[in-house]
Amino acid sequence: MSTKKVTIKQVAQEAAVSIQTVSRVINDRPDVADSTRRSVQAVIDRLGYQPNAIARSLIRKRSHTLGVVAADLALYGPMRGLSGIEQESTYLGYSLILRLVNQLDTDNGEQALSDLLARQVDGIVWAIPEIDDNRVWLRDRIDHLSIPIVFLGPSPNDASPPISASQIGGRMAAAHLRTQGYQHIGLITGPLAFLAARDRQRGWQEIVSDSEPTRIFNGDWSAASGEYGLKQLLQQYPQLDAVYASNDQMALGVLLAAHQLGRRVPEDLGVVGTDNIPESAYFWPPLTTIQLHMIERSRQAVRELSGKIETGQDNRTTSQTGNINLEPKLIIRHSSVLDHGRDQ
Amino acid sequence: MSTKKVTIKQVAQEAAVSIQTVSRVINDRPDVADSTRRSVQAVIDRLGYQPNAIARSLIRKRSHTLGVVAADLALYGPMRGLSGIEQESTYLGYSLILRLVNQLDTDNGEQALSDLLARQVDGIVWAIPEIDDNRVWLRDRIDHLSIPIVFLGPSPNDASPPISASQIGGRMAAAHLRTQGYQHIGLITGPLAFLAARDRQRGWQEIVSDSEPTRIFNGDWSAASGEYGLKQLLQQYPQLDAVYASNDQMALGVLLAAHQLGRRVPEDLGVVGTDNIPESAYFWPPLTTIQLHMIERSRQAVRELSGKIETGQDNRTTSQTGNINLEPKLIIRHSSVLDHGRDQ
DNA sequence: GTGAAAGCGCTAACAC
DNA sequence: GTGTTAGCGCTTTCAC
Repeated sequence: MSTKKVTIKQVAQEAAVSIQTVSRVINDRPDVADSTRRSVQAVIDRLGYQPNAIARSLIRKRSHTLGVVAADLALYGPMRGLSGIEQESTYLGYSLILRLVNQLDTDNGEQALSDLLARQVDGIVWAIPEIDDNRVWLRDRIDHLSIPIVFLGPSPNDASPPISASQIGGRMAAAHLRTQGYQHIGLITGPLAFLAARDRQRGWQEIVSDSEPTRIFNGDWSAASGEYGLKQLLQQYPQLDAVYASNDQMALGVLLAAHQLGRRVPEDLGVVGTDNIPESAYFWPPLTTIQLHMIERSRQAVRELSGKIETGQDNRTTSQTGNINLEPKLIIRHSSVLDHGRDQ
Repeated sequence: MSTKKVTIKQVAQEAAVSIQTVSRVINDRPDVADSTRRSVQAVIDRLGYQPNAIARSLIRKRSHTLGVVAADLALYGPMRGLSGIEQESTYLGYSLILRLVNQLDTDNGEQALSDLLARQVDGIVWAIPEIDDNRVWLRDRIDHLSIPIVFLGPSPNDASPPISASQIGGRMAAAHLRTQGYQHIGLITGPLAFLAARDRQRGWQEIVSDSEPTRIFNGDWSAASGEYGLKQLLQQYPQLDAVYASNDQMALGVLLAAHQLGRRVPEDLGVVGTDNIPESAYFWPPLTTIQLHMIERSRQAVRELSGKIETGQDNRTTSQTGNINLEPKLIIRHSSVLDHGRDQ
């Protein structure tokens, strides 16, 4: 190694003061003579000394580090979530230890949680989409955790979670299609193991009456499943004239399938997606979609976590923060507008 | 807090052995009597004790943590890169401290680097795209760094970098369009501050002779700039019959603009993108593109870093690892194939 | 204002 | 096999 690491001891020696005085200087304590401070600072600069954060956290019992457990970033939602988490964390002065869980079905993140705890993070952001019952074990551990943890999405120890943004979004999408005059609205879901997928379906169902045939295809978030899904749906229900897809990728697949089958969008088929990925405005035709404010949502979660850390708050007090102004937003583009004279 | 943190001391007390013995048990040392081991382990389990990784790294001088400095994840390349970095790091037993730099123009990452060093990471992955001269200062610091650092992309202290994958990719794209019979091939670049954008242009230029008019539009990676870019190019060069875009998003914008202008793809306009984002196979028409193997590339970088850490290698020895089998790959889809009877 | 002593949680080196 | 003594780099008492 080129340069060995400089310690406070060496600085003290070099500056001919005690370790303590150096400590005071690097911590900006008032009780140091100006002349001393200057000469010590000079040595620090010359040696390129940097306090060892590890040693500090050991004694201060604060690492100023947040743990993040997230899902594979291939999905747009999780990725945006991570981006927001990082922004807010850095803003609040926290570092981030990142742990991805790629096999959501087999790995419930228990290992990740342990690792983060061992590394003495001050708090944890749990950003794994709730799938199946992969959070059940968490409920038990949470109460015994010595550090706060927040969840993107509903908290597992939340008895009656509020209506989710996903559900509202699904409702908005279906309602919009109805308003546009579409009669037979199909649904392409994400994997139903995902709570978000179930909630979007639930919202959709609020609009589509139960007496209608259930024109549902279970996709897997991929464009491929959207393409296949539309073909399946049309085969079963040829009169289908609109589709709500649980994410924009699947909606893209729907658009492709429609082209292939010669169905015009939006004239023969209305399409609405979810997420408002940047590309969706450039699909052909441009895609109507539901914006869920993932970034702001995750920033809020970090703020909440930071608050809990600072107040030494318990995990059992469910602080239902804000979220009020984060209503999903319907972004109307070409793919769902029958009457081009006016927007609804 | 619900549960206070359990320390090795408490375990020792509870198990009526010395701290040392507990240490031996948790480190799986052989020199412990089986009966002792069992009883200590029992206490550990009962108390839910977990060794403090912070204290460990302080004494072992290894944090088993890697620092990652990455750009905003909105771009596909960087995001894939991060994914690969995380995969390999976890596989090799490293945690990741993530630091995003969002203002590439104003923030060169110096702050990020300092933070990571203070936190005693064992090594650093520098995953910020090289833009302008934002790495110049790095060159000076690297030699004085006490830990190894690897770069995604060419190393800044690399005098004559090998031909980049981006350059090869640009060449492949243009060559493919030529082979398909397109005569007037335009280019939509990324911001030229990005080395990757410059390299892709360089590759393209290798095929497009210098005597041709330079049909180039400088985009910003966004689909919007692709749309605008095509319109600009067509206005200037109406005879344009093909475009190579530096990423798939811009290619998507090109496709949209082509639709709007009534130019058929691929009959009137051949289009090739870069990155092979999953959606590109579902564009209309499906997009021919260049696959750059970002994930594998970044995994390789982490492996290299890990090697340097383990051997205590210097930053000045440039170990040009592998990369040999990571040739970019041309993925031929509909958007660039004039003769549908056969693939080139 | 400044320094000496103690200790954060743990491991490395010795003793016994 | 097990315990004792140091000490990682730093901050926190508490003297002087």
